[in-house]
This record gives sequence, C-alpha cells and structure tokens, in this order.
Amino acid sequence: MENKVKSRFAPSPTGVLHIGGARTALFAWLFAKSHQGECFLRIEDTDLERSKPEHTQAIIDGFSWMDIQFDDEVFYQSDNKEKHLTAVQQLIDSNQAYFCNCSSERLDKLRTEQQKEGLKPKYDGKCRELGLIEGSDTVVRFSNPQEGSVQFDDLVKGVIEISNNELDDLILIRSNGSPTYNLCVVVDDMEMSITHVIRGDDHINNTPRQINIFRALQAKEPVYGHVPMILGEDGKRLSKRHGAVGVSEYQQLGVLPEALKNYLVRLGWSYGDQELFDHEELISKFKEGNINNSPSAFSIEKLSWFNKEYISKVDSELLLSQLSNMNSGFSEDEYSLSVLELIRDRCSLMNDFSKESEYFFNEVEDYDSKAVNKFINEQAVNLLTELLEELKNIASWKSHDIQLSIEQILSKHEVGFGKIGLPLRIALTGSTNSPSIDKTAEVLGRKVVIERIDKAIKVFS
RNA sequence: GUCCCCUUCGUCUAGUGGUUAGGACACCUGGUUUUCAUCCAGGCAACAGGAGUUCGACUCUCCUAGGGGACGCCA
Repeated sequence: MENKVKSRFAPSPTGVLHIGGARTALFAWLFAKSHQGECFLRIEDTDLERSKPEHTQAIIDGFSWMDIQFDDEVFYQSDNKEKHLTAVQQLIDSNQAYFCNCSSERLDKLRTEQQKEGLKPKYDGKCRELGLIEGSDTVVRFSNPQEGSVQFDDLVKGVIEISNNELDDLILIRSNGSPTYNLCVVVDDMEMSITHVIRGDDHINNTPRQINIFRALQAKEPVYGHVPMILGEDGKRLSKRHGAVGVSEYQQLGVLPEALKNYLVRLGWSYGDQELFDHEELISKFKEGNINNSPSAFSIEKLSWFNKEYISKVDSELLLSQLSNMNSGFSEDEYSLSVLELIRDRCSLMNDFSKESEYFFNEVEDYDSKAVNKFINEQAVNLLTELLEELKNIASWKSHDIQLSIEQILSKHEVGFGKIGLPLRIALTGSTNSPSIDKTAEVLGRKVVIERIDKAIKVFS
C-alpha cells in the first residue's frame, strides 16, 4: 500500500480544456488506474493575471463529461502558498538559494547579448556570491548545481541526461513575493506524495530543474513519463487555426465522450491492432500497451469514425435523450424514436442527426434542382398522381403495404423502381438521398405523405 | 542561435536482427441495396537519407536532413 501509484494532472486555468491537455490527463489517469493507483487534479492558479475561475470550471466540466474522475477534491496550487514559501526559506537557510537584485533591464540585455553570441540565454549568476539580503526589489534564485548533470529514466523516452551547465539559477520567488512554477510544482508534488509525473514532453526541459530542487529539498523525485504532443492535421503545432482545440467544442460538434476518449488514447498509445476499447478495457490494458514516443497528428476523420462506431453501439432510448437535450429537433416521443432508428446508421456525428432528419421535422421547402431536372418529368408527375390515389386508399400504413402500392403501379406501367421511387423521394424529402423510401413514408405518416405528394404534383406540373 | 525530444503507408499505428513489413482511418474498384449511407469483398500505399556493426538490418551505432519542444519575475 505504501507504494501506491499517485499521479496528477496539473493544468493552469488560463483557457479552455485543450484537447492535448485532455489526452495527457487521460494518460496520467489511465496510468494510475491501471496500477490501482490514484490520480489527482491540481489547478495551477498561481498566475493571478491569467487564471480565471470559469476556466477552472471548464476544465472540471470537461473531465466530468468524459467521465474521468479524479481522486480526492480538486487541489489548488494557490492554497499551498505557505508551504512554497517555507520550502524556499529552507533552501535559503541551507545556502541553496539566494537573493538577487538584478533588474529586468539587465536581464534583457544579458539575454540578447548571449543570443547574439550564439549562446543559450541564461542568468550569469551575478548575485550568487554577493550575500544580498532581502529587499523590496529582490527575487530569490535557486543555486543550481554547476557541475555534473542530471539524469532520469523517463517512462516513455528512456534515459535522458542534461548537463547542469545548461541550467541556470531560476527564480523561486518573484520580487512581489509570489513563488514561481518550478518551485510550486516540486513542493506540491512532494506534498501530495506524487509517485509518477505523466505530462507533455514540452516539460522535459523543466524536469532536470525540478529534480535539482527536489534534491536540494532532500526529497526523492518522482518517476517521470513524458508523452509526446498532439499536432494539427498538417503536422504543425495544434492551434486554433486548425479548428476546434477545446474539449467543449467537440462536445458541441456532437462527439460522444466515449468516442473522444477512445480516439485520444489511441493517438499515441496502442495495444496491438485493437482500435476499440471501452472504459474498463482501457484501464485494464493501458499498462500492457505501448506509448509511442513521437508526436502524432490529430485527425477529425478518424475521430468521426470512432464516433460512428460508438453511435452504433448506444441504445436508441439513450441516444434520443441525449439528442433531445441538444436542440436537434428530436424530442422524447415515439415519432422521434422511429426517426432516430431509421437514420442512425447514416450519422457519424451527433449533429448529423439534425441534418439527416430535417425533412422529418420540417416541411420540405426546396427541392434539389439537380435531382428535379434529372428525375421529374411528365411521366413522373403522372405516376405520382396515380400513387397518390393509391395511397389515399391503402388499408394499412405500413412500409410493406406502401411498397406493394408502388410496385403495383410499376408493373402496370412496366417501368423500373427508380421511375417512381426517385420522384417520390424528391417529393417527400426534397432530395434523392434518404433511407428506404417505403420506411421513410411509413414514419412520416399518411397525412404528411399525401400532403407532400400533393404539393409536389402542383409544383412540378 | 543553444540544448532536448522525435522520424514505418497521406494519417493513427504493429513490429524489437532473418516477416510476402501486419492492422485501422482515408482513398480506389467490385458486390449487396429502390437512391444515398451502411454492410461485404478486393486494391493502392511506408521503414527520411548516408555510413558503419553483422552471414543478415525497419530493428544496433554514428552522421546528415527534416519535424517538434524548451530557453520569462508564464505555467
């Protein structure tokens, strides 16, 4: 029990829940769960300028939508400020941190000069040996070791080694007294007894700094696993110009949470040739699978495919209740249910249901002109007129009987199904694409069908 | 610029010294279907390049190129 795996996801609430962040979180969570461990959510809200409560809420909502349940309460980094400060004091006391009064002007100048010389910009350690005391404009810097290197065995990347002279004396406390990111992360991870840090590989460069702080604090660093980032469809860094980047945007697009989750996990993780995993399977198989170590490009098409798979699995009633909450035209009644069952296998996104069902819930206003030109002529109108009479007197309004009526007319005139099927489809739906026309007619109901045929005859005569 | 990470079909990936390099999405062809979609069958398509190591390299090493990331009193 002592060795229970504890991981965390630590977003800063400065924007929407990013799709890449969601995937990283999923990995961290799955890693913990597949080891019977715990995973926590920690909001890194120390940037007061940009942190917003609504962003925190959006993050929490996003995870609850995806059914990723973190253990314990949500942690807020800002709640832990005292501990951060105490840790820094400990470092100062043990001579592993010092006050620095270099101005940002000097720092800027230093940086540009170093860059010009082709060097890596970093603090030159000017105040390191000065023994300054705290002042109104001082910051606290960490005395990073100057010799040797930091090595760690990354769960996904393998051994990574970074020389200490690549690292500079980073700021631990700003001149306004607030602690900085790298310090907070270390203190919080210690505080929460985090054993495994699973995060994006954009943090690889922070890792040796954080390890040095852990060691200076005489603590043991956790195990790290850096998962590669997600790229846009074009292989470039994922950004707004690629379209939707927020989890909520996919929610609005009509992506099912299970589908998004499955897709996101498969993006960079694999378990042989298997594509579809349910929630339980993900947990049980995650650690047996393989995390890829190269970045992967996001593909909305593949996501759609996953979504289609999930749509085909969910129960109609459940689907209907979701749809009726979505302003889709559907409501929880018999009619909507039969529409849904008729069109469900034509839809890959939830939003497709609105498009595919339009003529079930609205009058047909326009007819597809291309289809009209091709299939509507005098003969078609005559056939429709005949069919109309037939349907008015049909005994039972069932697809089978409707089909019989159609066939009867067809054989009388010795023409193929298309001669009347297509015009009928145009009359009922406005276009030539729809589910089988007899079933469509059945669901639409006798009254509507007769009205629409009648209207079409008038329009096309 | 400096440092770090990465490189198998267009995309997601399997592969861990000897394979006809497999699967999925997309695409193409054919079949089923009253249309479209579904579904079924088939097809196209990849080891970034160059040196090594080895009897033998997609698999190991090095170099090059390309991509990504980090270099803040942001997180």
